[in-house]
Amino acid sequence: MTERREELLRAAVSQIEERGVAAVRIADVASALGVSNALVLYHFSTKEKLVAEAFAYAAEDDLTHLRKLLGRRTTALRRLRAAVRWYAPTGQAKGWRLWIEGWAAALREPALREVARNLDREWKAAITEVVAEGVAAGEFRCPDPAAAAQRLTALLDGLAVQMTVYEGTVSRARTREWVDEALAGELGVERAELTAARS
Amino acid sequence: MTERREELLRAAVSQIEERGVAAVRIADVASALGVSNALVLYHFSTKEKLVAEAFAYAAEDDLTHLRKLLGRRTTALRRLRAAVRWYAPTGQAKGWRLWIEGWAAALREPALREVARNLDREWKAAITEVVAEGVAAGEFRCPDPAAAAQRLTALLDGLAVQMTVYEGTVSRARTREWVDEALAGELGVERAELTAARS
DNA sequence: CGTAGAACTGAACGGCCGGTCAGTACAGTG
DNA sequence: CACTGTACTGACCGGCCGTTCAGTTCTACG
Repeated sequence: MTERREELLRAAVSQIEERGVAAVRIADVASALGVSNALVLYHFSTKEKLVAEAFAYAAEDDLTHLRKLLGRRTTALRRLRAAVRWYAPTGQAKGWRLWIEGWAAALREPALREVARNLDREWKAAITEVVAEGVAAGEFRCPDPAAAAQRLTALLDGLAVQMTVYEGTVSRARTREWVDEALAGELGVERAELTAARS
Repeated sequence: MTERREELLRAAVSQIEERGVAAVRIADVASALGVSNALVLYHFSTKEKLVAEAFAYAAEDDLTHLRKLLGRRTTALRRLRAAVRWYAPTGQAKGWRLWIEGWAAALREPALREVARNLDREWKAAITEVVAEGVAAGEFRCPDPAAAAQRLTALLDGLAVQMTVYEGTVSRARTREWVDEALAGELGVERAELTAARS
């Protein structure tokens, strides 16, 4: 991946976040970098491809971040807590807007669907693995790590929608409580053990 | 609401489902009914308004259906099970596509955000009420009906995304199990009580 | 120096689509 | 019958935006 391409993809992602998938124009991406429209089409032959690659780029970013969190050298419990709290829409909702729009776009464009599906699969696989590690290490128990990962993901996605779309309906603190409770529930530990765990 | 308007709104909803919010053209709605483009603009002065009203119309439909389910004369447990199973993305995902697109569109258009927010609020209020009824009747217990409704809704929304966008990743049967478990968990009953309950 | 190819641009093209407008048909009213 | 308001249409316009293309600049290489 050349320097220019990455620069263009970053600009595309930020423009999509700002204006929405439906509304981004090639001119927005171009002028954000002070280059000509034609240059964008020179690197990505069509707008569709630009958008698809931008989402893939953002997904790669998210996965890298997740793997960094899950790769730390601590207990599985702490790593899971860190991951889930990062993914939880407790922080800034910036990233979530992108994925909510991504879901909608994925309903129509197969290329985007593949990107979203892949991100989802990788995310769940990573979580599942760490849960399994924790179980193997005797930290907690979980009869079906993969199922637990799916349920947690679903809850987090749903909470993200509520926090992002219906902004202000649920408090961040409340959301965090629920996420912690759900994680504790899935792992069969007390919530106190979670909140006490220092990262 | 006149006859023509409703007809146009129904056509708009089905065209949005078919082509997506971003891609619907006024011409699609018009030709679906065999009328002129100009007629659509005659009734709804602008495309934006047409789309917003179409979503509001669909939301009203969903709420009417929900209230019918929750208004039946049975135990609260049975009514809740019926509502949650209907809302769950177990059936045809047709309606869900609309709301996933609605969330994305709501991120940009305030009018749509209001529609989505309203649907969400009404849905949760209705569920909360029936949970409270069940508690009052001693059918089950639930320390915080409103919170339970929010958690359930979040899980359902999240599962809907997975079922709809990543079609085929999770089986319908599995989803139903999880939804039943979550409901049972919130109400402090055994899942067997739920599945046994004949509607 | 000469040439090739990559990176990049300005200008223009062309299709699409929301919106406008000047009308027509028709029903109701007095 | 004349008049008015409503529902509706066909034709057209104008802007927007993705895409194309014929160049220009710059770098690398022999």
